Amino acid sequence: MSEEIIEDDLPEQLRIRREKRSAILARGDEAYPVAVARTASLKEIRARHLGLAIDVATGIQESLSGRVIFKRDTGKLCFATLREGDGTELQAMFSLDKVGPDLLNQWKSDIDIGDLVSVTGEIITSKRGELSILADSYQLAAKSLRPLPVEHKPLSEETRVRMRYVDLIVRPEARFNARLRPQVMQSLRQSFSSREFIEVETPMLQVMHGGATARPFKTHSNAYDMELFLRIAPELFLKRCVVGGLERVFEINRNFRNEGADSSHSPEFAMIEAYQAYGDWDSIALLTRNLIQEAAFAVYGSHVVTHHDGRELDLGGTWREANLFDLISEGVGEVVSAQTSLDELKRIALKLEMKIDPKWVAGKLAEEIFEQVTEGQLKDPIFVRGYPVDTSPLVRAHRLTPGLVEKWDLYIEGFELATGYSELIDPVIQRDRLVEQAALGAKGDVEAMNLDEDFLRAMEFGVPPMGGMGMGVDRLLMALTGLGIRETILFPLVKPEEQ
RNA sequence: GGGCCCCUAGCUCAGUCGGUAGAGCAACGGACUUUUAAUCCGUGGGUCGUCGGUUCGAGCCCGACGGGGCCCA
Repeated sequence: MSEEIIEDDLPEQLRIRREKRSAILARGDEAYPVAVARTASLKEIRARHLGLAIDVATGIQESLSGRVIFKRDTGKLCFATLREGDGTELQAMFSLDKVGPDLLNQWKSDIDIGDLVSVTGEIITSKRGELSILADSYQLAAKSLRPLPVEHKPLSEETRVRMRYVDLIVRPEARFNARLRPQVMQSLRQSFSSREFIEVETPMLQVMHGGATARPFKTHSNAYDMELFLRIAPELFLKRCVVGGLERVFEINRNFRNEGADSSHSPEFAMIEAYQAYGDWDSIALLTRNLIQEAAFAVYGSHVVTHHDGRELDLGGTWREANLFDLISEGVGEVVSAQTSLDELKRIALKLEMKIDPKWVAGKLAEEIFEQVTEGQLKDPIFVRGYPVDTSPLVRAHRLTPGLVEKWDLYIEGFELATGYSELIDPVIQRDRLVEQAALGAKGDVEAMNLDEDFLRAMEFGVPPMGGMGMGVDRLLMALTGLGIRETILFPLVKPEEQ
């Protein structure tokens, strides 16, 4: 019988809990029952008895369940704190005259911190005024075989990420963050829906990746015996939707990029993309601001968001707009434009002691200079507008300024949160741009885009003028909370532990 | 890719000069009918990330590897 075998090389505390489980089963009780009595949640009980005076017996019987997170055993009156999933806590009391000596002793010896229990009894307040359930009986709902970490010392970063389930039990902020994300998602969908955008789901497994410049993850289909890619962006499929008459579409889903991971990059990340027929970069910028402001309001009830360290960030009102090349010129102290030559830009970059990749074209170098001198200083929300054409193959030319495209990047707290375009809709120009990209790919640029013939065929049927945007959901949560990306994702990728 | 730091009990961490392992909480035994990280008395718990080297002797020094973090690019 496997139940009788208790590995004696286990750490002491794990071994003792397994022995307790065996003892419970051996005397015919259940350690993992199929159901336990539960008449209300702890939250409901707290709400119903708000403001109850000290030392009151209500006469109301309830059965309540929760995880034991503190245990204070005394001789004839024991206290325990129960916690349920959202963090609501309630005290349970076990007195000798109510439960009798056998059950009291059993409570003391069987139940450990971390166990899930159901307690049946009367709702009272203690002599200190603590709302409590005074037990007549209790039942184990699930025996915990592992001790919880200390409540009052912060878990190490690594343990939080590797054992998020424990993190959620012990750390209020983890619970807050876990619930923040669905609130934001709901708000985003509500914002789109109220503007008559419809949500679509486009392929994540793709025959050909596209829509962004990034290295993809590759996989293999046995059924088709062909190489497939995890998508790096949904853009080209959403544009196909617009061709077909889904004039306002959005998708919120995962993208995958086979690149470095750090405090603001995860190999898989949630992304919003939206396309609005008969809109442009201005209409889509307004949409983006509304999405973010409405999400902030949904979470905090205000456009001023409070970060986890107490700092406040005001996302209200309209946001600053500035031209990319004006910001660069300001930053380097001389006039830089889309016409500035690659050699000139190199001279500036060298003055800034930047390392220059010889593969960079002028536009790319200009953007790198911007990142070097300006990006980190853009604390308040700002739309940076007008990007070089040679780094933006899916964007239409700027209607006024040659060499630029109608693309903006939204910066908040110094990092890029979203990007938006007046989309390129001329299929002939689009083909030229993708042919250029394919040539870069042939020369070994692993991030270059492919020549997607089906996408071009779709465009050739006629795409309405449109604006489009993309925004990282994880980054939106970072902007709303000030947290690192691994705190906004419940289960970020971590390398396996050694056995 | 380069540099720096960390890995010790279930958890969070100390560990001096290289001399054979410590604390708090948690656990175990006992006392306690109003506790709030209960308190008091007592006890146990360690492959010091892994492998190798130096040494009479390594948690500590050296090297490699694994895992994690920070900074730079």
